Amino acid sequence: MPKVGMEPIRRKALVQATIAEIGKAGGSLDVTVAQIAKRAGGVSSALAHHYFGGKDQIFLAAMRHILTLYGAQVRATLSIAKTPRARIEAIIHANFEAGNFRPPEVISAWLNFYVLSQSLDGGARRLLRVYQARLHSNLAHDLRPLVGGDQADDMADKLAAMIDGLYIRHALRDHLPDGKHACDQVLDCLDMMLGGNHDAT
Amino acid sequence: MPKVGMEPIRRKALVQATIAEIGKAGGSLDVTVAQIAKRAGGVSSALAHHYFGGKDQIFLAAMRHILTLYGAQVRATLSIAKTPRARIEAIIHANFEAGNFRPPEVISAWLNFYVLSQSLDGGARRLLRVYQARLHSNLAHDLRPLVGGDQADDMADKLAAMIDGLYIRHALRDHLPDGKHACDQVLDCLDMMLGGNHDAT
Amino acid sequence: MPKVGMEPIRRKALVQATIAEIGKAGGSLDVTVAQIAKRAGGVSSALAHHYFGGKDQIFLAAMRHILTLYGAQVRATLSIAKTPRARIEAIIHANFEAGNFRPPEVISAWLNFYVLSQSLDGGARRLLRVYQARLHSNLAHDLRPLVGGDQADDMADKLAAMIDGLYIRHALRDHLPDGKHACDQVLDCLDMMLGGNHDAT
Amino acid sequence: MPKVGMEPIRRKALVQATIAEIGKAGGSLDVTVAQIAKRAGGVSSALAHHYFGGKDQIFLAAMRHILTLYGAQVRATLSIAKTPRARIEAIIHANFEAGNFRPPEVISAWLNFYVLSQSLDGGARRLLRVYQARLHSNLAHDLRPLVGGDQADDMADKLAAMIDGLYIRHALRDHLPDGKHACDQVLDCLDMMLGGNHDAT
DNA sequence: AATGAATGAGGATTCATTCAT
DNA sequence: GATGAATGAATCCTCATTCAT
Repeated sequence: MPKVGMEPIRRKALVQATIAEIGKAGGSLDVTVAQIAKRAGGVSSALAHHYFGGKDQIFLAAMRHILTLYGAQVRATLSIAKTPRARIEAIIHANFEAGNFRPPEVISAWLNFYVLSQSLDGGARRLLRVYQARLHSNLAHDLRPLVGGDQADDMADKLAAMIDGLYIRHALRDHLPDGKHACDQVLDCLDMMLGGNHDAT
Repeated sequence: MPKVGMEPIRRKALVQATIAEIGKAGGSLDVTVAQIAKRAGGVSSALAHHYFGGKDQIFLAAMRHILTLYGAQVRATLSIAKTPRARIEAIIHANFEAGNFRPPEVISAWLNFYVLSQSLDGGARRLLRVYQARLHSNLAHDLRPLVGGDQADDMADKLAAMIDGLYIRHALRDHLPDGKHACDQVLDCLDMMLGGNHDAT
Repeated sequence: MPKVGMEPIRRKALVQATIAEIGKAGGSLDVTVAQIAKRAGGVSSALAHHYFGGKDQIFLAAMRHILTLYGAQVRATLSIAKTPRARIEAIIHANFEAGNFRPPEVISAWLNFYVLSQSLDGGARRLLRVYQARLHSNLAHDLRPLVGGDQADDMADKLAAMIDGLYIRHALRDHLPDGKHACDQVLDCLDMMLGGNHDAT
Repeated sequence: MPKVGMEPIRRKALVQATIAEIGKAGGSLDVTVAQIAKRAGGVSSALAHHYFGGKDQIFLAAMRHILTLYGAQVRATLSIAKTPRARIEAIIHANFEAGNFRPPEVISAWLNFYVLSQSLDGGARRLLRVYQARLHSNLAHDLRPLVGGDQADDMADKLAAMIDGLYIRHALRDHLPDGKHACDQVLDCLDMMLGGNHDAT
């Protein structure tokens, strides 16, 4: 059994274990490094510290991981869409129906990172900003051809807010979140906005 | 010299101290009972336990308090409004501009309760549901005369989601949240919904 | 059994336990808070933290305590001496024969504080300086009438150095330190200095 | 590509790194093997263990190294001096002005070894004794022709103590130690002793 | 009514040390 | 010859919580 090149493997396992463990804890960040380490192949908690430097960094890495998945999901969906309208729909879909972004653990973890970003110093907050900015700019970019630059920003704000709002409400529910329905709600709104805007359309 | 009838006073002080301390902690629930007790007039942490039974209960009480304020705020605003439309606007306003519901501490605290409701056992979650249900039913009730029962529910969902989404985004910002702007965004949406609806009607 | 007013008692016990435990550890500061707490009446280590705030503070307090004893010892001896010469002798005696300042534990602890003052931030170092300054100024003050201000400082330096040197060498020995002998050595030197000086005068 | 004959090189590097690292740590022995290894050319901490067997041994080796340097210094200076008096001066000089024995790191390290010799088992203590004995016998040897065997021992004691005392005081100062001044102080004392003794001289 | 005293349990973190390669 | 991987044990420290007064 080879004993070299374990680092990336361990890192990955630890990040995944972090997310899983948070999910198992009902979404709370009240998770010990020991728990995480145990789930990550039963390694020692010292190893987790060795690789990440501290609990905060572990959380940060997990957050970054989720955001990476999210980004990939969005990009993948976008690559298929051709028209601006299709692209907007794709973005919305990515938020609610994305494969890897969907599992309950991920939702819980995400939600907590979202809030805890306030206490986790610096890094976490910055990460959140990136997410928010990306969502907004993605939406605005494809709204512009449809409604013009004037309204694109504003509409993007609204849609983004609604997405976050729905996402969070989902996380708080007991029953499995219904991504499809959430999606439809946002799309409804989008239609309304476009409809109201383009009287002629 | 211990006075009689101190209990309600202490309780109030402790609840308020809890909210304040959470705010001071940047919105995090990482607040010790000792800190809370100290801020609540410098009482002993033992007293806090004596009155509430435990830290969770203290948090719960604080949450309940915020929700009570919120409810009062909504009711007050509603009592003035006369038309359904005015009532809907009042509800939206209550969420973003309400006097006691607004201070940053409260926002932070609220946001955390919102998320942490998952870990705080039972009670907290139930409380959140009440809030969500109330917001929804308030909106739906006054939307019904405008758009009919079919759509009222759905629109209430959307508006509520947007409110939550905006609220949370506010809490994550550095600069002081701009309640007015948030309000306008929701109202915009409302108009759009009503406009789009009326056309069709 | 009264349960109030324990703080000063516990503090004292903890400080003494610290010194004792360091002595038991062969003079090393490799002593855990738990060990200290156990020896201090078997209290919990948490209590030690509660009262002192941290391990460093505990050490600092112990150091301060030793220095206080030392100061008291010097003062007591000085109060009896009448002539400058007698006072100088008293100071020297205080360093080597002082009752409370003598026990091996104290020597060990002192020696370690002496050295560790470099790492213990700020406070410890300051404390050491106070000790050194006091020893020097005590000596210089009483040398002045005998040899004049010009030489008093210089002689005080030398005597102080010799005292420290002897003290440290004592601490490193296995057999019980011979305070009397050390004393005599310094006094010898003093005589030499005074003798040599007088000749020249 | 691992080279042969690296062992002595690595050992030297590790010993030097130990001394340097202790100096950097403000003289404290709170230095990790990892730090030492990194400074010693970035080798792995495992290598340090491989060569020395343990942290204590590393420290011991560093101590031994310093003592070796010290011994060489003394011998070198002694080889030039011709008269007993010159030889005594040479010994004193070697303690305060010796090239390799002087750098602040070495002073710090030395002082710590000096004290910590108590906890480092056996070996360290023995090493210290060797140093003390050597200093004493060196001095005594050359004092004998000057003052006779009776007093030589006693005077050597005093001078050695003063040397140690000054040395330690130097190590505790912030500003760079003034070796010249220390030297002069001891020489002053020596003169006094010789003068007082040899009235006829 | 209120508190000081005290604790136990647990968690993050650090490190020397070992081992297979 | 040298190292990355991994760990176990220890230590500091924090806190909610309890209890006698």
